[in-house]
Amino acid sequence: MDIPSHPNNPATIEDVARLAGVSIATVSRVVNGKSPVVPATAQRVMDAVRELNYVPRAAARILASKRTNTLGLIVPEISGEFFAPMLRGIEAAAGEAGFDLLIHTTAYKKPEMRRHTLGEHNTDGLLVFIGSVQLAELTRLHSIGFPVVFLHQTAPEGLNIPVVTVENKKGAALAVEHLIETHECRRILYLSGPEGNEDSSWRERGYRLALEKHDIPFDPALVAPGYYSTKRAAQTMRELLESGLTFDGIFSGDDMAAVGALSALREAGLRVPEDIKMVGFDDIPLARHLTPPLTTIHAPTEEVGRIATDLLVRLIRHETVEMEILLPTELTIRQSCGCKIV
Amino acid sequence: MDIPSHPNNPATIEDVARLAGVSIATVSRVVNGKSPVVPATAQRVMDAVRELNYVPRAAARILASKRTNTLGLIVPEISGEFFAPMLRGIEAAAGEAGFDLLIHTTAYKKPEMRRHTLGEHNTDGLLVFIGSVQLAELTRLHSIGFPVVFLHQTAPEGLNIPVVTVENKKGAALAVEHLIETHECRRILYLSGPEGNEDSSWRERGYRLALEKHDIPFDPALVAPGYYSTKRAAQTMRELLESGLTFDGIFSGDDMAAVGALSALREAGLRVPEDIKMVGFDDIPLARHLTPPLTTIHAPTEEVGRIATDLLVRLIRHETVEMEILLPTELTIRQSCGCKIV
DNA sequence: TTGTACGCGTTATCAG
DNA sequence: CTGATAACGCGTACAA
Repeated sequence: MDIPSHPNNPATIEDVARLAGVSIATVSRVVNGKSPVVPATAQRVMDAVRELNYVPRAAARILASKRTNTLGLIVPEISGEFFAPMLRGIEAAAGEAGFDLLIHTTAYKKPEMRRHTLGEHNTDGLLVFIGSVQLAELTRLHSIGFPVVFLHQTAPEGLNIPVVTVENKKGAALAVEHLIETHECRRILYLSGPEGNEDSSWRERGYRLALEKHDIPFDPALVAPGYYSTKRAAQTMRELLESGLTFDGIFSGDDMAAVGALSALREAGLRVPEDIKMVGFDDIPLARHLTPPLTTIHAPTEEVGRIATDLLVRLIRHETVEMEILLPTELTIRQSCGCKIV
Repeated sequence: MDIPSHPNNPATIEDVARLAGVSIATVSRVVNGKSPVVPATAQRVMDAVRELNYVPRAAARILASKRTNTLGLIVPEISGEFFAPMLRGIEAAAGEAGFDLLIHTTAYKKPEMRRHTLGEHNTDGLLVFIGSVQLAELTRLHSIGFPVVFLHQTAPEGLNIPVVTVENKKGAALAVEHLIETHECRRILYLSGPEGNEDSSWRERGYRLALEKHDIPFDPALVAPGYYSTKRAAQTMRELLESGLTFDGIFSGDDMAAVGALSALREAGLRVPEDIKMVGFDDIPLARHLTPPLTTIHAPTEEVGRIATDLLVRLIRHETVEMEILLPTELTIRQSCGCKIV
């Protein structure tokens, strides 16, 4: 009896117009702050809005304006530690630009459910993380001029889609060189990412480059799959250890795999860094809290998200954008490599 | 010249109707599979759909049907390790029920940006994680009969909103009793969650209950804030250690804080479990990979997400639902408590 | 500066 | 089983 709320009939623009004694066009104007309105009437409208608790129906807005004001994000899965910072960057940038975010993860869904859930009918543009959208769908989107930006993946042949990623090769080389130069490692294991993962193949090139530079022959036996997964990397390490393979250093393709490797090494009674030196990649928030604290290549993951989002927004606004942005990586020394922290 | 795609004019229901030689009503029927249509004409429609690459505009659908087919999820932040499993459960359940998911995180946004982004105008129901929505907004939603389900938080006084959570108190008691009975701890530190966090206060009750049961007096000095944050828990531990407080066991309110505590303890030269025994809560995927592997209370986090989503969907369909679901927790013994693993 | 009227693409209702 | 046609709520030329 106190608050004039209309339980099952949310106020519409017409209700507001009536209460304020103006036309719906005027209401629309003050709500969207577009064309000028006399302050006095604007105030009346705002009062009416407040009193009726009016919130514009998003659907009607989209239908009328042909814009969704929503960005789509497609990722394989929200892989805990790595993804959180990136999402933070994306959300922040999207919010600041006035866009909502529709997130779609492909890994949890059956293949037949993955089609068409995000596209031109419900978003103004798409952020696509490495390996999560079919080529056919991408080609279609591209052919209708739909804005797309890639995260950590360069565009397929023929599609000129902007990409934002990090200096994978350089970072990897940095990591491996540190192991070689400072800690005198000679047999360095590389824990790769999933099959065909682009980040991983760049990181492997960096690994090989560093080897070459120091005249260490490349040994294929020293490349093993870590899958960017703690669990699977641990499994791989167990098998490797059992096989009798010898190595004095590990460059893990990402920090999550490093966690698994650390775990398997400990189980086997091997000490890091005394027996085996290790360097990771990404610098997830957890890295500094591992035992030992993980020396790793810092990647500006939050920045990647933020910048990619900015790019997408500019694409949507028909501004010109860079086609490729490479963010710098750098070596962050902690203890797993054998360096002493004072 | 080969594929009949209309670059900038996505096909509408009318285009399909025209090509198939039927009315738009029939197209709608076929697309939505509602009322029966003669197989022959249905086939013609489907062919037309495929040929024109027709996808119904979500906005138009929502506007006409008054249903969004979207679930809203509001969380403070996507806190890496803990949240990933819950999200997996939510996404799976939402997908199976045919709903999209709109995710909104409050922690990354300025307070004034947090209002009204998710509500009755763009979702059919809301999943609200502990402490992320203002009471006023909740009251409003409740007053208009909008479906809401709480995750890890009971409803405020007067709002009968269903809640799904885990056996916090029982789990906490289990953890502390293990420390007391099996490992003879007498001075057990409790690392609490954020101020006012409901999970945390239940866990503290479990902690106290276990103490009481074994005639150990409660010492307020042994309750310190871990904030459910690795970083902040580490900071707290450093301060505690410096202050000279003594304790022989730690019950960490959640595993993320346990990671931080472990880290600070190591820095200080203290060994776990030799010098200090530790038990966590949640059993995040990482727990088994810590050094030492973390003994913790397993909480079925993915199940919580799944069940809460089911509940919400049933609420939306006007079915009756349980008002409170408590999922069981259990002690998962690894090594941080001092147990020897064979 | 403000109001009128139309269009956005679907769903739902009601005849046929 | 199928076809007209009226909502759905808002943005926006265009007119006043």
